[in-house]
Amino acid sequence: MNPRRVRKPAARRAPRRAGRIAKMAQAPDFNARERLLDTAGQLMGDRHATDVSLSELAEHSGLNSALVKYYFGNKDGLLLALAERDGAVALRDLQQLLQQDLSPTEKLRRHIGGIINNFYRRPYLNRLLHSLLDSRRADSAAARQITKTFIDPVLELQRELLDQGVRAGEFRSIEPMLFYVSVLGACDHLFNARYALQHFSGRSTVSDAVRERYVAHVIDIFVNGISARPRGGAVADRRTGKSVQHSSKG
Amino acid sequence: MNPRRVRKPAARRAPRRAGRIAKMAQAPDFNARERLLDTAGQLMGDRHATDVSLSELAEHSGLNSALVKYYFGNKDGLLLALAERDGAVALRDLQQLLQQDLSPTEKLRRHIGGIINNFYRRPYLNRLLHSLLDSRRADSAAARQITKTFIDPVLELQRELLDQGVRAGEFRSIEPMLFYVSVLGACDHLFNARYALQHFSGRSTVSDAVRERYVAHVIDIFVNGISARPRGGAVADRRTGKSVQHSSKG
DNA sequence: TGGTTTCTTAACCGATTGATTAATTCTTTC
DNA sequence: GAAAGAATTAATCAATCGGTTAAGAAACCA
Repeated sequence: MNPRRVRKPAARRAPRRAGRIAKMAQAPDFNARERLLDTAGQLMGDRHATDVSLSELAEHSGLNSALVKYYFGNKDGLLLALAERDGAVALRDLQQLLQQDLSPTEKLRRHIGGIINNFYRRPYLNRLLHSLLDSRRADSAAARQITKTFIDPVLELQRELLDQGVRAGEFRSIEPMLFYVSVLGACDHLFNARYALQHFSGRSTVSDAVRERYVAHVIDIFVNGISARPRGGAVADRRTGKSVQHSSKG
Repeated sequence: MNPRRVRKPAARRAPRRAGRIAKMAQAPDFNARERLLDTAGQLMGDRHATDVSLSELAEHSGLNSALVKYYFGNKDGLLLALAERDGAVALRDLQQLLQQDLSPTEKLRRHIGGIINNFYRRPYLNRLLHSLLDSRRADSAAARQITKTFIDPVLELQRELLDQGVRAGEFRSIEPMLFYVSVLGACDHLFNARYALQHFSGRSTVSDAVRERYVAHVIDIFVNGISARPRGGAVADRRTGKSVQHSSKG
C-alpha cells in the first residue's frame, strides 16, 4: 500500500479521441493527463484554493477519477505535477529576465510585475507550493522535489538580481532570503486579501485596474525600499534590531 | 435547519468543575466555551492551518464535540468567535500605538513589528480571517461581521497613521488600501513560507533570531519605501503604471 | 423538596473524501 | 484477426467530515 512511485504510463502512443463524451470540447489535442492537470488548475483558480476533490475533478473534466491514480499514483502526485508544470514556466521567465540588458532596477520592476501577473493567472500556485511543502504532509519526497526544482532556483536568481543591483550601485545589500519572503508575500496577498478590496473597487474580484495599481505600489515600495540612494531626509535613524518587544499590532 | 443564531447560553452561572476527566488540567478557571476556543487556536497554531475537525477538537480539549453546537451554533460560529476574540486584541494594540507620542516613522516601525509578532503568537489569525471572508462560504453574515469589527477599523487606523506621516513630512502619500495589503502580506508570509527558511536557519520553524531579522527587514523596506526623502540617487525614473505586460515572473 | 434551566454526554446520521479493484474498451503489433 | 498492452470505466471500500438527537447530570430557584 501507499504507492510511492508509479510506473510511467508511457505517454508516447497517439492520443485517443474523445469519443462520444466531448464535454466542454476545448481540448486542442486530447490528452487525459494534461486535461486532468488543466481542470485541476482551473478549479483551483476559480475558488482561489487548492482543495479539489477527485469527484469534482472527474465531473469537470469528463474523465474518470481513477485516472488520477493511473497517471499520477495518487492525488498528491497530481498536485506535484501541476506545481512543477506551472513553476517551471515562472522559473523560465525569471531566467530570461535576468539575462536581458536592463538596469537592475528595471529588472526588479519587471520581476515584481511578473510575479503579480503570474499569481493573477495562477492564483493557486503559491498556496499549492505551501501545501506541498507542508511538513505535516506524508510525502516529503515531493517537498524535496519542489524545493530543488523551484524554490532553490528562484532564490538563486533573486540573489543574482540583488547582486547585480549592488554592483551597479543601485541597491543596498539585502539578504536574499528575507527579500524572497517579503516580496512573494506582498505580491501573493493581493489575491488572499480580496475581501478588503470590496471597499476599494466595487467588486471583490481583482480588477485589471486594481492589479495595475497594486503592481505600481509594490514596485514603488520595494524599489525605494532597497535603493542605495544617499540616506537623507527627516527619516530613519536605522535603529532596526531591538524594536520587537514593544507592544502593538494591527 | 442551518441555525443562524443561537440563544446565548447565559454564561453567568458558576463554572462547573471538570469532574473525573480533567485531561490536560491546564485550565486556570474551567470554562468549556473558552476552552474550546483555546484548543482550537492551539491546534491551528501548531499546524499553521485552520482545518480543525470537531473530533480533533473534542479529543484535545477533553470535551464533547456537541458542545460546539451548544455554544456556537456550529463550527463556523466557533471560528468566528475565535477570530473576533483574537482580532479584538490586535485592534486594541494598534489603537493604543496610534495615541502614543511618537514620530509617525517610529509608529510605523512598531506597527510592523507588532503585526509580525502577533502573527507569530497566532499564526492562524490571518488565514482564519481569509477563510471566514471567503465568498464561497455560506454564512456571509460572519464575513460582514468580521469586516465591520476588524478589517474596517484596521484600515481606518492605518489611514490615520499614514496621514500623520504625510502631515509630519515623513511619508509620501500612499493609498491606504494598497499599503494594508502589501504590509500584511509581507508580514504574514514569514509564516507561510517557513519551508524556504530551512536553508536560512537550520530548522523549518521560525526561530526568534530569524523573526527579529525579518522584522528589521520589513521595517527597512517599508520605512524607506514610503519615506518622503528628496528623491535622489541613481534610481527610479518613477515610471510605474504601464510596467505590467512586460514578460517575466519568478 | 421538587421543578426548571443550564450544561454535558454517547450514539448516530447522511454526505463526502481519497483510494482500490476488476472488468472493459481502445490501440498497437504481429 | 488474434494476442498484447495501454487506457478508461463503474462500482465499491473504509475513514472521516460536520451536524443532530435524546437523554442524563449538575446547578439554580422556588
